[in-house]
Amino acid sequence: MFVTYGMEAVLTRKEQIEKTATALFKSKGYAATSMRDLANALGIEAASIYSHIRSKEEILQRVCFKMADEFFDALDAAESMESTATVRLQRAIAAHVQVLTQNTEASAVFLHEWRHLSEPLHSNFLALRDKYEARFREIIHEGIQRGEFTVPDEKFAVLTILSALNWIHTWYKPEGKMTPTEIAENLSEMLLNGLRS
Amino acid sequence: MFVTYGMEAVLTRKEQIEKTATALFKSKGYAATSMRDLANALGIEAASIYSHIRSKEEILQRVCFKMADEFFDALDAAESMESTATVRLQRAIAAHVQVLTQNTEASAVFLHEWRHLSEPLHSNFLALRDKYEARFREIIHEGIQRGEFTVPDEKFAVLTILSALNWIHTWYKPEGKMTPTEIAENLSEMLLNGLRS
DNA sequence: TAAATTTGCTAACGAACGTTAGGTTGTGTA
DNA sequence: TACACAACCTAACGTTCGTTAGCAAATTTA
Repeated sequence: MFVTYGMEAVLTRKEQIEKTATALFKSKGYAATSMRDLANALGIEAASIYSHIRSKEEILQRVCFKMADEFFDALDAAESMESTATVRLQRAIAAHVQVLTQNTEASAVFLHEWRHLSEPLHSNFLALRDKYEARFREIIHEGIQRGEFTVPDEKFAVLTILSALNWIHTWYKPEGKMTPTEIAENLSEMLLNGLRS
Repeated sequence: MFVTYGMEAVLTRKEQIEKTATALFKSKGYAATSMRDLANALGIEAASIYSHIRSKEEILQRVCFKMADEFFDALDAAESMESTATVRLQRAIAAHVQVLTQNTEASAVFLHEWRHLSEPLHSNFLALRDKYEARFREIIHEGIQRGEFTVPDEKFAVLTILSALNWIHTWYKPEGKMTPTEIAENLSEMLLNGLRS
């Protein structure tokens, strides 16, 4: 089932379908992407896809929750070392940017297409997102208590930080002039110290 | 056709349709909102809508370009007075936030649903967006030259600022504890001076 | 070599889609 | 009073949608 040619991992057919679907979901949106569009991109008939997946929504579900896992894993790693709130926030930002830039297409789906999930997946997803935001809120909270940050509202600050980060997937390209690490550094700099000289 | 009861302006049927459609487009997305959904929300039959509009896309087009006008008008007013780059940026941010908060539903459509426009509307819209971003870029550029700002990349800074602003529509509610003016002030503070104490 | 699995096909289903045609009703205007 | 028009209706169109049934070929596993 799994074969490896040299360094290149070969995807299962199901993974190929998910990858192709993810690209379409990013560029056209989930609702505007038909199973026939997906089949066409894969070079097969729409009905053939159902040899590998149960439904269209299963693809969306897998992409959304797989990315949620990735974001949590990255944040776990970033928070594994004790440090000041400033450094922890910098690490959390860097981790978030890494996940975003390493898979811009799945990130776009994760950020925008989750609302097409039906219940109870929809609620489960939102609960995960809340938990993720709460982790950032905790860092900000600690930073305020330690006197590192001055912020009018914790929740407001977190939403502003995350929304500044979550635009990256629309313009980031691996061949661009900024590396993911540089993007993270610049964002940390802007968010922590502002534009002012 | 137009009647006014006291202080309350009565909308034409076409405006009612657009308003209802905008709300649905925000909550479900353009592609996932059917004409029958819209008709149902209006309490009429789907076919009846075509007495007032030419097509589903006409609604999207009108909302997108009307909001583009609003953003440009607000920015024009914000930039009408000469001042330092810092003050001009603060005013531009405040103007943008005002438009966003005064019509969160149309803003959401403007920000997310434009990609369902067909050509040549799609290209026209993107050209307008570029022009809008360029206005912000010019402020940042001037701020750097005057020594007011220190920024690694102008375009990067503008995208980060706008993406931080453009999340507001997802959580802003008129009855919330922050007024649009306070939101704008807090955002200016965060973006210009950062989180750091 | 036989069996099981993977991968794909054609044909078709019922439902939902945007939209059109043609008609009815009520309301304000000439 | 006659007329225009706005607002909405029913019925239906052609198309596209996600999905299922049933089958065939190729490939992998036992």
